[in-house]
Amino acid sequence: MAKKILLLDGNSLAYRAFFALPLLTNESGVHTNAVYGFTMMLQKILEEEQPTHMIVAFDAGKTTFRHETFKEYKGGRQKTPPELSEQFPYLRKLIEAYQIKSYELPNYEADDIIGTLSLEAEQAGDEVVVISGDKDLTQLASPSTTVYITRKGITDIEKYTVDHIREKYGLSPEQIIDMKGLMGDASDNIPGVPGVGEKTALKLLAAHGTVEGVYAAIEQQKGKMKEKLVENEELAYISKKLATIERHAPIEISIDELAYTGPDHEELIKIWNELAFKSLLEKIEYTTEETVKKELEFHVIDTFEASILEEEMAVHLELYDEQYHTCDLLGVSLATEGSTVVIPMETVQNSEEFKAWLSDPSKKKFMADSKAATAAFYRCGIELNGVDFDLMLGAYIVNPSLTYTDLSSIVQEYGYTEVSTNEQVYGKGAKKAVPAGAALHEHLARKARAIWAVRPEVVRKLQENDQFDLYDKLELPLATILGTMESFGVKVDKDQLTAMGKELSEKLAEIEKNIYWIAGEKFNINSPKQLGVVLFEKLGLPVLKKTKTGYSTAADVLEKLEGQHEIISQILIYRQLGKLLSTYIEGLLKEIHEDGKIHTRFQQALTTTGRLSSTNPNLQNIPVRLEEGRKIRKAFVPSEPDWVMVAADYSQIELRVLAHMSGDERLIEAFRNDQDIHTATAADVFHVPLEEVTGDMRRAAKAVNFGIVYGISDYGLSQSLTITRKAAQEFIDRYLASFPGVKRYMTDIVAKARKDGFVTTLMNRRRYLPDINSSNFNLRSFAERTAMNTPIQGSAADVIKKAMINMAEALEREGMQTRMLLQVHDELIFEAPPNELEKLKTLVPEAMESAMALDVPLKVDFAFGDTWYDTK
DNA sequence: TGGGTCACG
DNA sequence: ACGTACGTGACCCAC
Repeated sequence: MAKKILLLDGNSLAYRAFFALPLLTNESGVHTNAVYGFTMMLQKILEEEQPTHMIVAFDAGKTTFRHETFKEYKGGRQKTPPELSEQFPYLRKLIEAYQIKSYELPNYEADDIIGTLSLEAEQAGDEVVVISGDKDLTQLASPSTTVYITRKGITDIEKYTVDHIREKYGLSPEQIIDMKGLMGDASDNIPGVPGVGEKTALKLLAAHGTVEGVYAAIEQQKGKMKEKLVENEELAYISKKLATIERHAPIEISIDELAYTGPDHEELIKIWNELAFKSLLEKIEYTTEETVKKELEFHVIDTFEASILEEEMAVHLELYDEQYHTCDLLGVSLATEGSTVVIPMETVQNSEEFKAWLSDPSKKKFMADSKAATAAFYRCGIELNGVDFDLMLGAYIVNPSLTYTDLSSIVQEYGYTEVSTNEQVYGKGAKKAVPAGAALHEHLARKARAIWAVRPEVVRKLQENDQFDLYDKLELPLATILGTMESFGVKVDKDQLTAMGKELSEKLAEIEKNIYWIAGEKFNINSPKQLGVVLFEKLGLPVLKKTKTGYSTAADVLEKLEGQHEIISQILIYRQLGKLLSTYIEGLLKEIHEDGKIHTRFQQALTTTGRLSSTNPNLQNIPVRLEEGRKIRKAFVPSEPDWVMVAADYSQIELRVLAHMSGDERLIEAFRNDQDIHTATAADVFHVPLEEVTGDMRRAAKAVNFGIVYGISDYGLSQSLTITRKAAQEFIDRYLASFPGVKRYMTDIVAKARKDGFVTTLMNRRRYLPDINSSNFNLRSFAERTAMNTPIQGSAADVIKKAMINMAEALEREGMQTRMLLQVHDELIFEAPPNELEKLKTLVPEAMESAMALDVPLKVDFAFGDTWYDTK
């Protein structure tokens, strides 16, 4: 079979990629643009050329035999930027993962290695493609050798064949060196003949063929040109020699050793993950089906036998949808060191022995999403206990910035590629379907096997980062608690919601009519585009703010226009009521299950800070600030007759966390004295006694406190207080002067982020901030604010998570019927029988306040009532 | 599918 | 000079 040999100029391509692409980084701050560009080019080339043999040649060291000829060769070159140097080790690793040979030779450049190999190939009659960013290499073109030179980008390539070179320069490939001899090459510091550029060189060569030819016929030149040529004859010959690629370098590698057999996919994915090449990884997700998976042996258990059960097993429950509260359960798979089994759902249901094993806390289960399994099993009357490992939570703690949806993508983070994505197995959209038995069983088997295989690496990483306790003592037990809370669900009074909806619809119709009448036309008020036209073109109101796509009609803009036209207040009311109706009445009604309850799903591996989030529906953003909206909470009721709703919320938890973490004396003192923190802040900032703090002063101080927590900026504060930036900056300066500990904390945390590349919370939750050293102002500023905010928000999340574990244990220990239902970042919602209320009044605040010992006390407000609305 | 808007902490 | 408060999810419109 004919060979097709690809010879790559590693240094030149890395340089090209580096300067062609913006400075990308992965989450630990390593620059990746050169490696990324190189990879993109490699992917393209491999696909298009289908080579049989490949090599990447590198320059070795700084000096070469050319320096003996001309010591200024490549002189005056800028030192390789450190951002590029640091990428070479990764480039080497990448090339290794592709299983491509690389080669370098002391005293020679990559060019010479390529030149030597291409000559060998030519003589053997093989086809050669040379790839470089350096046009010098075009001298190697021949009938069997094509030279690819990258243009502008890195994947855009110009192909230099013998014909192409003739068309472009009117030269043969061999004459390229003569051209360089005459015109030189600034980038390599090859001098050439001063005053001769490309045009003159080409003209001379067209007439005389070579440098030697030009000098043989030197008498044909005249005037200035002749003078320059004669004066610099030696320089021309030296230059030609420098530009000539050595084709007989003493290399110790031959073409036969360069056979290319394709990449080591596992290694490749590992390094792509390390470098965060997301788009490439996504692409491979769709092609992994083609990548050969190792065969996996497994058994399908139709008649259950207890002998398959062991003390420690990977357990996977396959769920047919994200919405595990309603979706089908497709079966269970188990894996241990030696064996893998798949148990169809029917067998699970019919085996009391297996159910007993699942609920036995002493049998250790290694799972991928134990919360989902807890809730889904609960629905079938199966209790899950003894969860000892949760892959998704472990991976989330290692890096919360990544997305954790599919088991396949999680294990891929750890270089494991033996499991398909759900999309590959089930398809998506209308085409989604459960495949026939064998394919389904294999998918399940592979998942259990993957959990077993990847667990040690995740545990190792958690221990290495000193995060094992956070994972094992906080997140893991919380998963079961959350699964139970979701499964309990919250009872919702459907009739109440429907009645509110009816009332709202009528009001809304009236306002709508009114708006049309004022505007003089019917239009879609919900369309910012149409509304913008009415307000700013038809009614001629001033445009205060624009969005990317047109006029901004956001509430803060409309509020500033309120005095100017009667339509504005109508629109604001319409928006407010419309939101209530569509999201909170109609939206919630759609989510009520057959049991009359809403079962939200708490996402435990989603936010970058460590908070939970709530979906389908979101029960963490039920209205409370405005009375009209707050009434929605009247529909959230206890699920048992005569029971009550209980709410307990932390007072100022984030500022207390800040006081603790910063050690600011003044802030700590204010909390120890149980002062109203905004009033105390105002007194300090405005230098007045507490009793002289006015409402406006307190309001300003409150905004500054918020700003501090968010990672303050003068602009942000000026927006929130509608004051000038200058005034906002003065406020901030006065605040920081009053609270020097806070100021020090902010400076230190940003410095720490710069140094380590990440910030941490009280329980060692970690968030990487790759942009913290970015040269882009916006990216860097954002990372700095995040560095200030994440430890505060994240530590508060740590605290309430710990409190939830305390609460669940306390309720269990005391044998109480009270159920924990919801968490809303700084508050916990329960339903309770009235006879437990007295006990709860002390138990709940105690459990929450003792969650973590800080340098300031934690304070909890406790309330109860017949509905959620009444817990105030 | 992305942008605008708005609900919460 | 840059153009932003931190963290979420759901709905609607327009493409």
